[in-house]
Amino acid sequence: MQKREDTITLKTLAKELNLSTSTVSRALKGSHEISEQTQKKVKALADKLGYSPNFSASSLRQSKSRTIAVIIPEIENTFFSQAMNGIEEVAQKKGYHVLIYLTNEDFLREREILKLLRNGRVDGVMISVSNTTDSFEHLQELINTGIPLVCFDRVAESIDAPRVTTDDLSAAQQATQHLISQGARKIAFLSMSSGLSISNQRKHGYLKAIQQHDRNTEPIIVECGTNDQENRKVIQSLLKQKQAPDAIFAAVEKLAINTYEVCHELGIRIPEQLKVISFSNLPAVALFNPALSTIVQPAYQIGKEAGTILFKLIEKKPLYSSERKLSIPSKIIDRQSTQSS
Amino acid sequence: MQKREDTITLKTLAKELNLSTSTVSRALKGSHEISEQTQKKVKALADKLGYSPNFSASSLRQSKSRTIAVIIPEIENTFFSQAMNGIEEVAQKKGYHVLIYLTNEDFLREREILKLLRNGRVDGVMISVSNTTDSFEHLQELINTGIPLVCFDRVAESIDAPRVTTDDLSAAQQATQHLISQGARKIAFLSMSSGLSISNQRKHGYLKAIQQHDRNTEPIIVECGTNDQENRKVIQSLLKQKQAPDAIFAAVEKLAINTYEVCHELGIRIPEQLKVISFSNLPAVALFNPALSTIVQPAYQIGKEAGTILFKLIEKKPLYSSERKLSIPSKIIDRQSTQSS
DNA sequence: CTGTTAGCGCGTTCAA
DNA sequence: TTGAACGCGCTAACAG
Repeated sequence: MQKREDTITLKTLAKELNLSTSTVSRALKGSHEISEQTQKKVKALADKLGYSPNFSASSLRQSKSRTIAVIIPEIENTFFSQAMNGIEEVAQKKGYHVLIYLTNEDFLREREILKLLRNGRVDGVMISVSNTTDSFEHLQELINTGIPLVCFDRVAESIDAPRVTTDDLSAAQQATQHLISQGARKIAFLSMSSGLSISNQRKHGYLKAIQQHDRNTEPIIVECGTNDQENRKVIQSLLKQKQAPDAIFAAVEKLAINTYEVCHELGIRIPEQLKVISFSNLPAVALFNPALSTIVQPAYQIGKEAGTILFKLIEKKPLYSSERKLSIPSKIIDRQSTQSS
Repeated sequence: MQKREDTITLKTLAKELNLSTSTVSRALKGSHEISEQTQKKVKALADKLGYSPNFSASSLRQSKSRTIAVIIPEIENTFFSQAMNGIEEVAQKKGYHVLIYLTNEDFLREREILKLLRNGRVDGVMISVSNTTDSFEHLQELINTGIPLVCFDRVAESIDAPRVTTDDLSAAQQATQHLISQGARKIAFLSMSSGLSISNQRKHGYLKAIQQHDRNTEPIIVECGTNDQENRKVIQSLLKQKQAPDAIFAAVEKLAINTYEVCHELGIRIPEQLKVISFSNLPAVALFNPALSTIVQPAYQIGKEAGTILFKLIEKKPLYSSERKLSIPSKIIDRQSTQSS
């Protein structure tokens, strides 16, 4: 296996074959205006030398990078890794490359990334905004430069970009109804406070179900944060009080886990003393003690659909009107943690 | 907010300011040969118009893309998403962009990706090979083109590239010893069969511990595959036999989950009838029924270290000899599933 | 069917 | 301190 640091360009091939670079270029992409004989010769040599066209040069020339960017808050989260999987699959099929950016829920970082992407590095962008994002100008600026943008899951309401989400409101409503149907009467909603549309949707779904069932029931909304320690404290004092709730609906997986931890610590039995349900995409919840009932979001499909829509935009194909605001339903899976006694 | 489809280049700025493009270019990167006055003017306008240098053009010119590629088998796996997180963080600090590729354990896809990357699209590559990979020429070819490569976790033994792993052998040995110390005498090892070095390392660690304890003990090695259904069948027949093992050591998380499923189904009590330990990076195993003892790999650090080494290579800095084969220890966390009765 | 020419936008000579 | 000219490697328009 010989080493070679010298790069092989069209020129190399052309010189070797006594052809012009344009002929070689055309031959390689199977242009019909080149004789089969020449095509074969060229391709054979290219193959032999392991030629592959310089990326920067060809994308400079064609103002096309065959690359998209995906911006997400975190990757250590089953929802996002499943979505990423869907996106990557679509991109792979299209022959596109995928840049990944993690904001770690930092708005400034998010804005910086979007700025970096305005220079032709990518042909399109997909984003799920951070929970500290409270202004969407950076998204608008990107759109203004002519780069297609698709939002998914955590969308920007005020921006005119296609969005793919799940039915957070109705899923939350159904989850609450499920708790009620299992006998719960005092249901607390653990909310991950933020200005995100999905947070509000989920809270509204909860409220709607509560009021639908009994106009006089006082909803219990507990705002939590990102710190596990503090969340556990909050949940602890919630469960220790005299009139403690008989059910908890966690808006995000993290809070369900905190709830379990507190219950294990305090010796509260699930579901006898407390029923629990949560949004979560973690398959392993089926092995929890007890198995956790969940609202599962179609993360993989969301990623796939969002990707498909982005490529339509990139290829300037028309969008169905349904694709401008696409919602894919979540599924409720009831397990032990919400079983009636 | 006005729309503009026209891109802003050096030329735009130059024309506007009655300067040459070279002056503008130099001014923007704070060259000392440009007067402060001019610099200010130029930067102000660039900022105002939101100029950002065309990516393809500048990387063509400098033969530098400020981009790295990360190739992994899957992302829906805590180990890889944690590693990815570490990598992204290092890259972000360095001002680099990260391309992500998922092979889905497909060797052909892996080879194809590596071929795509030989054209100057990236300045460096990190890979954790697929479990169907049995030849490493595609890695060597990449190295031959002069692109730095770092392997992590699932490394290619025969390739001369820096590698970052964990101490699979000794961790597996310790895990087995732990089972023995908890009273287990008939320990089965569930292996994810493959030609991967880490698979062998783990198996060897298991064997070493078994033989160390008692030369006459017959090891029980059960080869499993990727299909959950079949794995469960295999485990079922293993546990149903007369002389069933009293402990299971799962080489990967998936197999521990299959084991739990089977035990729940057959009513086998963990840890009383069967102790279980597994390699796994899933934090939620602490909530399993019962809490699962695990060997936790330092995924995040592996990603971070591998990234750091790759950037040294890219920047042609010298490597410490320890960095050519770096091993970061795993930690055993013992929970209920391995408690002695 | 093939070659010549030109230019994508940038950064780096060399010259003034 | 600034400008003119060149070329990175590729592709597309225009000839022949």
